[in-house]
Amino acid sequence: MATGSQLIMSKNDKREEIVQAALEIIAENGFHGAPIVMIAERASVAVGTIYRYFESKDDLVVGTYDCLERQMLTSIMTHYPELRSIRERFLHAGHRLVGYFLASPMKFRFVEQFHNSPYGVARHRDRISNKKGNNIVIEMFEEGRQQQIIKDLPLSILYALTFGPLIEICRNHIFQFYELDEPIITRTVEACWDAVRR
Amino acid sequence: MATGSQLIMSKNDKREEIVQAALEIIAENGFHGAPIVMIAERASVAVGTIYRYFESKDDLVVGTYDCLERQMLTSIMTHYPELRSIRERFLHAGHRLVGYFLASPMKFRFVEQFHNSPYGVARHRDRISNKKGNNIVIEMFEEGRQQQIIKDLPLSILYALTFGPLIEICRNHIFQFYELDEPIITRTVEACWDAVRR
Amino acid sequence: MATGSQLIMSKNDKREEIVQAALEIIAENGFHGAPIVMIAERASVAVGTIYRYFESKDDLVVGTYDCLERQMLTSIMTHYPELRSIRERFLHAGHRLVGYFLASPMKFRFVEQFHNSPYGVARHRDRISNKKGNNIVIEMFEEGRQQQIIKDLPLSILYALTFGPLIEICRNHIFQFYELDEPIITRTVEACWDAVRR
Amino acid sequence: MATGSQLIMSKNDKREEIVQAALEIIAENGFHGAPIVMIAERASVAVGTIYRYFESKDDLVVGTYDCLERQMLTSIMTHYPELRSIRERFLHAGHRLVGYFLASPMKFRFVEQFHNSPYGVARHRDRISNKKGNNIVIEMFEEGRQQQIIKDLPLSILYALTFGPLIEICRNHIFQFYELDEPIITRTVEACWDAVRR
DNA sequence: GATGAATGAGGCTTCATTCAT
DNA sequence: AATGAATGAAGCCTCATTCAT
Repeated sequence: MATGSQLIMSKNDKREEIVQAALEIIAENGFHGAPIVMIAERASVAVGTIYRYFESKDDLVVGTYDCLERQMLTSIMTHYPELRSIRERFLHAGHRLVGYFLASPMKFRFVEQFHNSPYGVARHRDRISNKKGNNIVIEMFEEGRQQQIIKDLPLSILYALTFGPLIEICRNHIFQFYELDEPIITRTVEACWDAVRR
Repeated sequence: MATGSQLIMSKNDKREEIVQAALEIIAENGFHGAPIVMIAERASVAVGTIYRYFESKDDLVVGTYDCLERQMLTSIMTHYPELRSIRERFLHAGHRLVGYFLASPMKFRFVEQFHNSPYGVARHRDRISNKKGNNIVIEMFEEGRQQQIIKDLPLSILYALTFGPLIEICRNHIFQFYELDEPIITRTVEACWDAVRR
Repeated sequence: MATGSQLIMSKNDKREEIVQAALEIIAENGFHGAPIVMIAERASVAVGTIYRYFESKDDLVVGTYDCLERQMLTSIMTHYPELRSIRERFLHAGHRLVGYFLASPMKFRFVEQFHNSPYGVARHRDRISNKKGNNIVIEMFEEGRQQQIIKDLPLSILYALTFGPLIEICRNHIFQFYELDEPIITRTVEACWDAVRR
Repeated sequence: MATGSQLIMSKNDKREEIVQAALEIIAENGFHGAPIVMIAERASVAVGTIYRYFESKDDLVVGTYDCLERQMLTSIMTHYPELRSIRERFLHAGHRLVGYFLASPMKFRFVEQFHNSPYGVARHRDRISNKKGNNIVIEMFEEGRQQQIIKDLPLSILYALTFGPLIEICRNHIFQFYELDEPIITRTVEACWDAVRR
């Protein structure tokens, strides 16, 4: 049972290697262009090994996404100014999200692909019906609405007004349609704030 | 050249039938779930026939997108209040876009899939480098910036602030995550205006 | 529609070629040793072609068996002495069956494999519950029982007493455990008659 | 050599556990559906362990069959009425065989699968050329022929007339095509006797 | 001796594309 | 010009076997 931390590390290492490989290849080539064999090669494991860690290719894709989602949430929560004003919290979250994606374009591309696939749609629908939301952001919006600082619009719309543009500018930057810099990011997040605030 | 309008019509008819079939099936099942044979069946033509109108499956996909893009632009331009205020023109365009997609969810789903594929990215990049933009919307933004009505942000950002949320709410509606109605749409477009206006 | 008999023949030819190849290879190597690729090669068609005629490998196997079963029945019915005594009819059927299998050992081996596989078991059970039996033999047994010429045993047991040994001697001959000749076959069928007759 | 009986027992125990697991799983699912890993799990040993007791999967299968064959013979010989008439000895053997299989359908299914596989055929041929037959039954037949009680047919045919139907009715019972009871079994074995006796 | 993670050849199936009719 | 049967490369997954621990 107690196999020593080394073995455990080695196990996790292999799993992570696979996830990383899947992330990279799917980000670059889409689900189309990401055969299991290619993922295995990139991860330096045999094809069969992937199936020790994931039941199927679908399972691998979902597993990879899960991993990213956790990271994203962690990133947004880091240094989150819980005690400051709604506006400051909003700007922090927006900024962080953009920062997270710009720092790792591959993750962005993967997430985008995922959201636009049967996987993503099924998952989102599941989330909504089970009321599993990512808490702090929701809290912020609801608090803001109560204090009449934020427009009285459905949560879903507020999300769209906030994340729609931010995702969009990340995409433009990452695909090199337009190059972002700090001031522009700040001004864009502020513009999003203008959209949601009263 | 003119071999009689009937033949020409028949040709176009067949082509359109194919495009329509591709649109439907790709929208419903994604690129994955849209084999050429299935498209051919839906279009009531033989597989080989598709290859008389399109060089390859990729070509068919791009051709289908071209067709939609033209329609979208037409829709936005219909009853465009060219002589009214920037704000009114903005609201019109936003409203129209949402209306267009809600009226034909399949087209929305196709367009989304397309944008998130190698096709879409390549195409977008090509557009930008060739400065082929869709005119009236650009004009509106530029005029607004000059008149200091719209924020002095790059065009690309203004686009993101406008279309990002609108696309997002369409998606939510179409995948039945959240049901839109006229007042909500209006208020959302206005919120987008708040984001871009000074 | 009327494509001419030649095209139709050609279609059937290809299907039959595939069935023949499946028969041969499965007979020789068992279901294990009969990959689709090998069957395709033997039939001189591409792998994909097989899937135009059969939905899956299972379907091919069942289809091949169906084909053989029809042949077997035809063989038994040829020159069947419908108006002669029960005994003569019994001896005819037994003889014919053995003759059929000895003439084409491969068919025997295929049939044996089939009966001893999930396919065969499922099929047999289905037959029984749907009361689809191969008529003339059943008729003969029932007539014999009524006339008190044949033992009053369930049909299923009479079948076993008749076909059990015959199949067994075919197997022995075909696998070259023991070489049959006409007199021995005759005497064995007669011995089977001794088993079922009163 | 004698490292203590405990270790030896433990060794044999493990081997038997593996054989038992192989028997069960192959009987239930066929050779197809019996991966080594599954057998290992059922036997509560590691995959690698199996390879300490058997050179290969094939070897395991053959080993399992050997084990069963010994059991079968033992079963037939139990209470064998060596001093009674040929007929009584025949009926005893037949009855016993059916009893053995009905008592453990899994063993029957395994044996059937085995006989219908390359393993079984090779083995049978080997047996015959080496004249390794299962003694008492042979003895009985030969004695019967000499005393002109049993038909003067080759041993191989007598075997077929006896075991062919019995195996067949076991199969029907086990696959639930037809339910046997004691009287029917008795009458069937007697019918087999009618087939072989003069 | 025992373990079970890792391997990778090989199986089944799909589907874009071609070409004889 | 239209048809659709044929092709075969390529995808996903399984599983007998090995070997470091």
